Amino acid sequence: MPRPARVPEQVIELLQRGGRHAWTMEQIAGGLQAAGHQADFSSVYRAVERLLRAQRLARVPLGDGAAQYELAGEHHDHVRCVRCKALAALECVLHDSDLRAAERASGWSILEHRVVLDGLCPRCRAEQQGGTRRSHGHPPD
Amino acid sequence: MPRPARVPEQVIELLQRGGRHAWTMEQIAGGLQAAGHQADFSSVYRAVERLLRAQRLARVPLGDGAAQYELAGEHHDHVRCVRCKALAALECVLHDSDLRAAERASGWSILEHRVVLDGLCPRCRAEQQGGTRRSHGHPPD
DNA sequence: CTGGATGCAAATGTTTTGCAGCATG
DNA sequence: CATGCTGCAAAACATTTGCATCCAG
Repeated sequence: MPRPARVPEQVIELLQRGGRHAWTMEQIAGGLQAAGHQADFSSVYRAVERLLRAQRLARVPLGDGAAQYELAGEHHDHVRCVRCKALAALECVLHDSDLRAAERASGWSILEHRVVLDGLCPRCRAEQQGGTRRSHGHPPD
Repeated sequence: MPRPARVPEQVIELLQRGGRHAWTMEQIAGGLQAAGHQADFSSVYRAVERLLRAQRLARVPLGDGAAQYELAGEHHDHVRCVRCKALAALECVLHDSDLRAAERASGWSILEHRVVLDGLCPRCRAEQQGGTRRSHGHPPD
């Protein structure tokens, strides 16, 4: 039999240890290095690929820049700050009844959904309204 | 004064002429060539960038592979076939009341939203159920 | 002339692939 | 010792940038 896969488990451990909701490949690779492991980029990519297929990770549907990943668990939607790019999880905002209505209207079968709300995090909202006009806002994440 | 921008207008014309709901950069550049214009890739990128800022185009939030763009207009959501990757527009499935509830629950201000439903287009559903187990489905788009 | 738009090329960034070596069952 | 994970390198793909040039005002 083959040798057991180290990297995927290290990735899961890293993400469970937390500190971040969504991770880029670069952040995962860096985190592994920092944890004393030293996985190659391609190994991390392959590990993430396997974990996605196994439904242990999910891709965060931001759709710009590098892809980001999170632990798969309870389904949730996301909200992202348009100013500082912070990301937060959110209870699902879609109702089954609306999805069923969309199925009837479109003729498609709907299996999953991905929702990203764009808005302002509390801090950016305060900074923007509050009159701090000099700054471009706090640093991201 | 500067010379007037040709490429952005050519892009808008191309997308209005239709034939496709969402366009990759490559498809846009190819479409311009086919139309007798011959815009460079970088010019197309810069044109799309400007059109995005001017809200004349919108990025389709698929988040995998090359980015895709569409004419900005009435807001709509998208549904995508997980089997053949076809994409269709859909009337918005989110209610203001749910967004306001999310604002109250999260403390964020919500400005926009992006929704992609994943499912099966009518044709793929028929092929999958119908028993045609040999094929991997019809070609995409 | 001037300033933004364009074309060309090259840099940058992200993801995927080929292949040899290695560690386990 | 066969299998599939790993590391290294390079390819493939996507996006952005620098710079010389062009052109309508």
